[in-house]
Amino acid sequence: MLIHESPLTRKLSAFVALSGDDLETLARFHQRRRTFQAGHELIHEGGKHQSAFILAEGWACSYKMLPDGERQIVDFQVPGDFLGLRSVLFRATDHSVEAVTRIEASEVLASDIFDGFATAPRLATAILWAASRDEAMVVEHLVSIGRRSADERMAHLLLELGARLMLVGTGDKTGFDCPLTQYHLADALGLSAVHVNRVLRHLREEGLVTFQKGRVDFNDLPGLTRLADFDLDYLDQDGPLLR
Amino acid sequence: MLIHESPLTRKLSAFVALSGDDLETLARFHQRRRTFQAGHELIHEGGKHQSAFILAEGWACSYKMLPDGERQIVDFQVPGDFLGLRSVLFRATDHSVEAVTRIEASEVLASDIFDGFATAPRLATAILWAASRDEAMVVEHLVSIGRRSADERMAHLLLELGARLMLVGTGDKTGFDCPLTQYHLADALGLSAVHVNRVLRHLREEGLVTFQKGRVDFNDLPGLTRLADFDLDYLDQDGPLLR
DNA sequence: CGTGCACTTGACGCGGCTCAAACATTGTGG
DNA sequence: CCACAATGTTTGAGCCGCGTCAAGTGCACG
Repeated sequence: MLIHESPLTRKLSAFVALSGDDLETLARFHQRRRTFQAGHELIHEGGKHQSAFILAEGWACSYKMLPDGERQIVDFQVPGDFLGLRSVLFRATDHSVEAVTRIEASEVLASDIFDGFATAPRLATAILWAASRDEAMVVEHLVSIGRRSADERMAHLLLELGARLMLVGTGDKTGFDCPLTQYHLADALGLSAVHVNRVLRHLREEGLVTFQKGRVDFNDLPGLTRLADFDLDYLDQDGPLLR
Repeated sequence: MLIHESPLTRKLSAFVALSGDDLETLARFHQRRRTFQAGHELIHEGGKHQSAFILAEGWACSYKMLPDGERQIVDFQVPGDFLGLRSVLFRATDHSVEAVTRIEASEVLASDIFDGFATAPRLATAILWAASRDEAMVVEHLVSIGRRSADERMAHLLLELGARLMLVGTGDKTGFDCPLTQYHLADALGLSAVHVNRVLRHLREEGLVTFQKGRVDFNDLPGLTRLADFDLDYLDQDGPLLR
């Protein structure tokens, strides 16, 4: 049974107890495993009939480009997350996804998913839950960019990533390994890279978080949580990060 | 057959041709019709086990509040849209929904939806499509707030609303009736109400759009579309607004 | 040992916020 | 029918958070 312990399994288990049938169907999703180099664009905005992926190893990000060359990162994906799930139903994909690090991911055809829905209804519910959770995260990012200051936004993002990584087993309340550059953070938070740098310095000087050398350290988790107005209810997971 | 012609039916038909069975199941969703006054909060953030609604008449908005009393509107809902669909699977609702005008909406229980999934698979796909489309709109709002100027954001929002209303039969390429206040626009666009007013004046003086007296008039649709970088592919609907 | 990429810091300007004050419109109760 | 309160719109003055531009540092890699 432990053989099935993929990050996705681990994540979905936070929502429902999966049956043997569910696990089997889930295992079938993990055939067709592929590797991509850092920077590779797996899914291209405007493309048609593309399949989705389940991320097994490494980090990715989904984003949209603007005509002036600016980029808005919509979300980051960590192991256990789907890539491109939303637009399997669309005529044309509405966003792009690229590998932040070297990644390993399993390709999933739309038909796999729909067939799975028929044979493993509990799994179907779990996948819908995962999709709803993804949307809830996007909504929270919207709130951040719309109404929170740069410091608060940054704090919120780092806390969210920490909580998500705990759920799949990487990272704990002291921090996590983070391959993002300050440019990634800027594109995700709607800031300039220059300002991201200043924000990080400020948070470090306040003794709240340290972002350095591919590592995020939570120096004052309660203080950071207060600053960010971070409440992990929207992740709908039992929150060992805070409790 | 025309008896079934609800806004939702009309919207879903832009995605798939619904069978008689589908229409019947859909009709069953429209029992339990209720009326709410403008300003009434149908769904409350943090609440539990709430049902969803299908909006039949009037406008609503979904939003999140921040501790300092600020509000971020995530999206507006017009006839044919679901209210609170995303969090039927969640332990606690992650956002609130309130009526902008007096509205009529049909209450839908989670069980209705899941049972419908089993009996009318094509309808299930159509509902997933609608949910994906809702998410795509949120993503586009994120891009707007993150990377577009105030003028561009406003233009984009008004164009999106116009396109959505065309799909359900209200509004055309000349404009649409719009019950929103400038405060609503401010909360949706991450701006202050004062600045919204200045933006609207500017767009009016440029001869692009007029927002006055509950009516939006597209004075220069191509110009507005260019300004906003508006491409309605993300709505995944055949776009009579632009073609 | 040079070339590129990520990070860092300073100077300066602007878009959008805040505060403040009218004005317009609508609904309400006396 | 009027007074007036409540809500929405409009405009000005001043300021600040964050963007832009510019220059420089550190480090990894070929």
